[in-house]
Amino acid sequence: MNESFDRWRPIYIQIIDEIRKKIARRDLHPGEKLPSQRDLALDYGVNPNTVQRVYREMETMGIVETKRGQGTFVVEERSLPERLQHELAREYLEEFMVKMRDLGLGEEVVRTLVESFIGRE
Amino acid sequence: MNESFDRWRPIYIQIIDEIRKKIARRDLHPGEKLPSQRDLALDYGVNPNTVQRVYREMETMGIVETKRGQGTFVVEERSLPERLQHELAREYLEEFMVKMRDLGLGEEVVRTLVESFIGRE
Amino acid sequence: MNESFDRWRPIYIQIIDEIRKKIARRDLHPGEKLPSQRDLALDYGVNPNTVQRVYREMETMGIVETKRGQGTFVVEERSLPERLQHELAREYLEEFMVKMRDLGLGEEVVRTLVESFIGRE
Amino acid sequence: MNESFDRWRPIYIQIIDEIRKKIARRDLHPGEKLPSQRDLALDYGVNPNTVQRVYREMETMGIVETKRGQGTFVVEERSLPERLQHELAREYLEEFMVKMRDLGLGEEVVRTLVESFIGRE
DNA sequence: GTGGTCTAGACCACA
DNA sequence: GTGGTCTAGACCACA
Repeated sequence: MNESFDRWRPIYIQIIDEIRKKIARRDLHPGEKLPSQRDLALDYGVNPNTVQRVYREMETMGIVETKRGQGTFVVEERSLPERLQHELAREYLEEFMVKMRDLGLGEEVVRTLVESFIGRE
Repeated sequence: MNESFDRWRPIYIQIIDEIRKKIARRDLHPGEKLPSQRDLALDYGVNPNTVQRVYREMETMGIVETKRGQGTFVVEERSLPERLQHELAREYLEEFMVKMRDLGLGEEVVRTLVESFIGRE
Repeated sequence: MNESFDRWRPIYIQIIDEIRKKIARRDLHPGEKLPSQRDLALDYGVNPNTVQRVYREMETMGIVETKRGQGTFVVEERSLPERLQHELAREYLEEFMVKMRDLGLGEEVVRTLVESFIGRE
Repeated sequence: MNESFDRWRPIYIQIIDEIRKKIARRDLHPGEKLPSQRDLALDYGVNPNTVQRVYREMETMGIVETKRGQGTFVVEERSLPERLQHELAREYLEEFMVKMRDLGLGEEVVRTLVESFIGRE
């Protein structure tokens, strides 16, 4: 689980995205307990305060809930994995489109490229 | 020009990509002189050896050529910008498709998403 | 400005309430700049991190906005003071009613007491 | 029974209020024996001297009486619970009205808020 | 054991 | 100068 992190994106954001991805991929389920703050901090080699920030932000995002003295859990919401899958897909798509535009490529070109990529396989 | 770099991708690769992008975007033209190794090292806040490696690799890739005593130049090749534009687009597209697949999304879904994204604007 | 704080309510919550009160009382206006994190920390005799948490939470609450490198400002929203005045009044009322209920006093008694209090003056 | 206390109100006052509340709520009755000074000190995690002061002040207030060698007792006065209930209610009401006034809210507004709160339930 | 709060302080990015 | 991130670590509350 121990990866290196980018420099330019805050570590806590990157950890949040890791967890969002796990839920979207159904590797982590609604209602499931997340590691304690201390454990996750050890896993990722970061300070427990950083993990606390991760969990707190995710609470605000409605992804996890914290039960005092018991731990932090993925919220009990059946549609959460699908929701996150959509959100992340959207984000990746947006990033991709921005990069293509930065390269000076218009939407028609992008569409064609995507079509040819899919058709090829 | 001073950006932060990832940790996991070698810095010299990242600098190469920056330069490839500049050419693809027509911010840098075939035949144009690149900054001296020393200057570019200062720009990016890296070791001059790193820049030397950047220029050497790009020479191998047929993107630049070094003229002893004069400096490093983008090769005189009219089609270079378009070529790099295509290569980079291809790379971005692969990255994107990998991420979507990792999310468990098939090609049909991706096609639909791209269509709706383009249609929307 | 330096007061002592309760023990049982987190300091950051108490500072937030102080600021909310100032806005509700029109001592602080929409668009006005708040002290820097460091300054407010000195004013209240707390750690700058605590003030940062205050400002971050208030950002989530839609009360302030932070402009990087410039500082933290009360949001530009004409109706904010009135909104906060209502929210705080609601909170005080709720607290009061809970205390009265805890004392075993029903709503009719409370109504009578309030009436007599107001009538008296 | 172990609660945290404010900082700005003397602890002995807070303990007195706790006991007054218990009598007002009929959790403690006229004639009933209070815990020994030592026991109450342990309950609240305070110094026995503090409890002694609590009992002494409450004696002055006519709420308890100390019988040498036997301990401290709530006074034998049928109307005491009702009396304390009224006194405390009065105190809470004043506090509440002060807070509302501080918020810039007049008595008419307070009346309306109270009415709507009661009506709602 | 688990999260919550808070301090102290380093270092960085934006302007 | 101002906020943003992160670490290290103390101490507390809830269960």
